[in-house]
Amino acid sequence: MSDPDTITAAAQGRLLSFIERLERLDEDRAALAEDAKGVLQEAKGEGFDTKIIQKIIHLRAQDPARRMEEEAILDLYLSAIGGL
Amino acid sequence: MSDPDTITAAAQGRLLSFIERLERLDEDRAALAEDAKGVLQEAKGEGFDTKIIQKIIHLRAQDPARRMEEEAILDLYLSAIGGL
Amino acid sequence: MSDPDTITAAAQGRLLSFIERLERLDEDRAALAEDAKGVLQEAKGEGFDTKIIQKIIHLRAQDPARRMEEEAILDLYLSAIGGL
Amino acid sequence: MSDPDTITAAAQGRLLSFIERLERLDEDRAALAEDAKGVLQEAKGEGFDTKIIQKIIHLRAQDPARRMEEEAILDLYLSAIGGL
DNA sequence: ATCCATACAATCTCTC
DNA sequence: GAGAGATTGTATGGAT
Repeated sequence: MSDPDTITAAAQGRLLSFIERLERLDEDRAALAEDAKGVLQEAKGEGFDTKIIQKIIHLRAQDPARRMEEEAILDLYLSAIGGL
Repeated sequence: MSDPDTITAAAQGRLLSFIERLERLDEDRAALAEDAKGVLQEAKGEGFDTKIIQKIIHLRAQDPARRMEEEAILDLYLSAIGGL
Repeated sequence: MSDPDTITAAAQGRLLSFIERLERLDEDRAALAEDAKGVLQEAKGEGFDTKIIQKIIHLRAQDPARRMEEEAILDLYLSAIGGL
Repeated sequence: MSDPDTITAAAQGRLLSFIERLERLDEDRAALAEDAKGVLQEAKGEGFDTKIIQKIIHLRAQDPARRMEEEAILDLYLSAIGGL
């Protein structure tokens, strides 16, 4: 594609290939999203607070060292302004 | 979990199970996102405009009937205000 | 606009009016966003961690009672799974 | 704040000042968002499709030259893969 | 290093 | 009242 105004026959096939590969990945992603939604529904059905569950997952995904450092700065700032 | 203030031993296991299932799904999702990024990079390396590719995928994902209807309304409104 | 396929002369004026009012509001919003960015830059220039500042603002915006309740549930869940 | 672990009395005042300025900007932003919502509601009440109105505003906000260029590439790609 | 753009998460509204 | 869809804010990665 040296010339942005034209597409060779070969490039046509490539383009379509890229699009279809991306679409397949999107389908897989949608399936995973469905699964996750199902798990959350199940948890909710057993009385759990899904918002909190997601927050825990988020916390666990963070780097512990970084998390503690940010906590420290937050506390420092909060004390500087006299609490929330 | 009839009492929101306490969690039975059984519920503890359920909670951890939900969290771990969700985390596994997140990992899979991240892997798919990586794959998609790789495909986009490859397409970009061959001179394609990735933004346009994603727009095409988005257009293809839409319901054709709905798409045409929205197009019609958009054209109607645009003509009403004398074009863009 | 009883018929979605046609727009009366009166409606044309209304439509353009709505669009222009919205655009003006968008301009104002953009200006405010610029201002906020400037304040953050200034804070950053004085050595503050802007991410934490924004977190504090977010915390202050929340309802205290609700915040504490969510904290309690979070702690309950965390203890149930043995900490982070 | 040469030392990230301490905050001087002067810095305390600066920090609070930054936070309050940001909070005021947020209030203004919220007010504008309310106004915009009201305009949209009014438009909807007169039978207009608010989603399309927002799309028009988005289109008008774009650089015309850039818009046409992207349109051209999109058409080129679409013809390359034989339409949508 | 800053700025932009994408992607993710959360909130909120509208519909059923 | 629950679920879906849309919008906004946030975070991360890429480009300049």
